Amino acid sequence: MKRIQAIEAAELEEDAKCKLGGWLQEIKNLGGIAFLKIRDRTGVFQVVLSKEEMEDSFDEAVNISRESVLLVEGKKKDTDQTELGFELHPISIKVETEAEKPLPLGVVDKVDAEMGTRFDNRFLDLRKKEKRLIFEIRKHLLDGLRDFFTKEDFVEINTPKIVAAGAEGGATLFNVEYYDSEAYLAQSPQLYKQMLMAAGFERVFEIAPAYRAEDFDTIRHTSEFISLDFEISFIESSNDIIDMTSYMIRHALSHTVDNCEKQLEELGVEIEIPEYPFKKIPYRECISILKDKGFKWDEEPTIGTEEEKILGEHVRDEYETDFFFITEFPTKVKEGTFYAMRKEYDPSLTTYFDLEYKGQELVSGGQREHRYEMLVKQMEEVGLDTEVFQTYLDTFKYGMPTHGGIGLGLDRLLQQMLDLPNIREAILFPRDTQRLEP
RNA sequence: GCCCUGGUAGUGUAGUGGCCCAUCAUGUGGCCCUGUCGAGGCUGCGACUCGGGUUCAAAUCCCGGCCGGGGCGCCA
Repeated sequence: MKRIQAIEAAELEEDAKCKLGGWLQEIKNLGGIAFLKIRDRTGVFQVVLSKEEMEDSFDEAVNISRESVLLVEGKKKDTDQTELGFELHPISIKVETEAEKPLPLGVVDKVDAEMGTRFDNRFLDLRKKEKRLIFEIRKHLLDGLRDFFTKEDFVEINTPKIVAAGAEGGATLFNVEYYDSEAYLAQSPQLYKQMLMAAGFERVFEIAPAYRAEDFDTIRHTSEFISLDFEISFIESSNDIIDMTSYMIRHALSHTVDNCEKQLEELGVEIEIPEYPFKKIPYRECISILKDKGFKWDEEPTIGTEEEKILGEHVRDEYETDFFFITEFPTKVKEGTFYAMRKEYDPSLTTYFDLEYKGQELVSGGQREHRYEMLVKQMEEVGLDTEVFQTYLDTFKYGMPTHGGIGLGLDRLLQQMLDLPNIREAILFPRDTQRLEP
């Protein structure tokens, strides 16, 4: 007999024979009668054991360790006493694999485990429904994004993750031994996206890992994260990028909400679909808002973590949205971003922007400098060795259209959507400064 | 990298110099219980992160290592 899922069994007729399989979540043993609670991906079903009818096999069954994998063949009986509306009267119970005791982490224990313990035993942690739901939602979020790019006629690309040079100097790169030479893990597909603009692809996007060897230890950083990038050509200004980003967010969130009604309800999360156009506040205006709120700086005013949070609250209060763009980043603030296009009427400002979501940076992007001489000049300004980037620079010599794009932290988007307390909750097997396993 | 904070049974905790051969919960073993679903009752089991030091005496104080958690810088 073929094993079916609990939710499928619920559809069968009364007295139908079926075979279910799953993890033994718990046993309620009342002496003469016992209940096995068995969990599969679709739910938890109950098997009823009667001592009178089963004799020796009763004792055997109630002694199986929790989290063992069982296959149960039995008769379906309808009842209003279980969540799925049925229970199983067993004909045979097969222990596929017995779980060792004690469990390093209880799946349904009444005490919570710490994050470290949970991530050391992530496979057990992920047996919990509320943890698994996050990744079901993540799947639909990705679908929503891909769906958007398909509708907008983008080409999905895959750029190398083993690279010879980084996008923004060498400080945050992981070293890799590459045959006889030294290489790095890509921190961003930035330069490759631009090369494809030179190649005439016009619209590209990539969803792929990015690596940052930063010594950060925060709830919103990991050493390996999934970066969503897009790049488009023949733009008139960074507003074209801002618009595309706004449509993308709206589409992806709507798609997720439409397809994850059940999951979101179970997690108790409501997701805002922001109205177009999103609120835009120039960097300088952000600073004056902050000044009004009593912020003071010793030197040049900058927007740090605290400032971001306050701005997020301000926009929430004033405009009833969790999304807003910070536009016109000063050239000085974007110093390392040598490829950022500057404002023609005021070179102290760039066309770069961030999208903030619930007081946290989610997207960075803008229009790129597409003119070879300007690009070289801007690189030299920040002391970059143009020779190292010659391969990249060459792509600007033979016809490069105006272009721009963004990078979005996918894990961070999911974290903020679901109000997860730590970005690691949005990643199956997170990598940080301490964690390389599992 | 800097700052704060922590490490006690499988899990989560109480304990800040002697009252501790260490508290409670959860788990786990045994016994009782025929409708449980945070089941219940009785009973047993199980731990002070590592190294060095101070002291008559250290889970507790000091130094160092290792490992968590958080904040900042930075960033997606």
